[in-house]
Amino acid sequence: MKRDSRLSGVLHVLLHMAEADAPLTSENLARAMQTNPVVIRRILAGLRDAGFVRSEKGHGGGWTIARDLAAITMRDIYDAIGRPNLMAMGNRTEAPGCLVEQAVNAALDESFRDAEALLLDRFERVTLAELAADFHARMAARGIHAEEHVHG
Amino acid sequence: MKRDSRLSGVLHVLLHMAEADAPLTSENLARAMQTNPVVIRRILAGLRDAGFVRSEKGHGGGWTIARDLAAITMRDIYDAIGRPNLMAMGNRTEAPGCLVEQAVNAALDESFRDAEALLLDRFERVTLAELAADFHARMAARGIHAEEHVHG
DNA sequence: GTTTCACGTACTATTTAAAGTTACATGAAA
DNA sequence: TTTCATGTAACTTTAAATAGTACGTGAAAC
Repeated sequence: MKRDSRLSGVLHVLLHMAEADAPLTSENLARAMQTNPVVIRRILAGLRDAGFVRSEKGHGGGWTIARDLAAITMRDIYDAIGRPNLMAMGNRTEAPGCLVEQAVNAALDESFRDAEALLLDRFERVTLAELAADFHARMAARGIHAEEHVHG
Repeated sequence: MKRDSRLSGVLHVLLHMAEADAPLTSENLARAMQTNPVVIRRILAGLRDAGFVRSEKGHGGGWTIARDLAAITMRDIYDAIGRPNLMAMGNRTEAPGCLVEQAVNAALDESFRDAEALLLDRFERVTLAELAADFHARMAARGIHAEEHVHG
C-alpha cells in the first residue's frame, strides 16, 4: 500500500515559506518539492481557506505564512489538509451483516482508534516553531549559514 | 487513500474455518468473502507456510486451521501476511538531503513509530480464541444457533 | 493600457497498487 | 480414470492518487 506524503510535504513547504523573507511562488515551491506548481496550489488552497497562509497574485506575488509559527501545530495542518486517513488498514466491509466479521471489526477498530488518538495527540503537541527550531539546530550542527539552506 | 483490508479479511476467513468441522474450499471461502478463489489461495498460502492453516487437495479437500485458536494472535496473522504498512502516511523522501525535510521527518517518524508500537502490542494481546468467543457471544445475544451463521 | 506575472480551477491524463481472471499443472480421492 | 481441489504463473481490469494542461482572474510593472 502506497503511503500518503501530503502532510510531510505541506510541512516541508510551510517551513520553507517561514524561512523566506519574500513570498514564494508555486513554481519555487514545486521545484523544492519536485512536483508540479498546480499540485502546490491545490494543496495550499486548503491552508489558505483555513487561514494559515496567504496568496497574492501578480508581480512579487506568491505564498506567505499568515500566522506566528508558534501558533500552528501539526494537528492544525493535518486538519487543514482534510484529515486524511492515518491508518493504512480498514475493515473489509462497513456495517457487515456477518457476525464473524463484526467480531473481527470490533477488535481491529478498537486498536486503530487508540492508535489514531495517540497520533493526533502527538500532532497537537508539536508546533511549527518547534520544527523550525529543530531545523536551525540541524543547520548549526552542520555549520551552514541560513542563506544556504534553499533547494536547488 | 484506500485502506488495505487483508488483515480484516484473513481473520474473517480463519474464524469461518474454525467454526466449520470439515475443510472449506477456496470456493466456499471466496463466496463468503465475495471474492475470487484464487485470491483466497494466494492470501492463505502465506498462512500455510507459517503453519497456521493446512490445505488438502482432491475430494474432501480444502482448508483447515492447523493450531489451537488460543495459540494464534492477531499479531501472528499480521506477520504471516507480510507485515503490511500500518500507517497510511509516510515521508516524502527517504534520506532527504534537505535539512528542513529532515526536521519534519524526525517529528513525524517519532509519532508514527509510537503509534505502530501501540498497535502491534494490541495485536499481540488478542488471540483468535478471543475473537471466536466474541463471535459466539454475539450469536447468543441474537438468539442464533451455531449452524445458521454461515454465509450465503 | 498592455504586458507580464502569479494564482484559481476545471478538466484530462498518467501512474500505480490492488484485485480479479484465466489457464494449466499437481496430486488425492472416488 | 475421472472428478475435485489446491498451486501458481501470467495477464487483465479497476480504482485511487497524483500529475499535468489549459485557460481564466487579477495585480504589478513598464
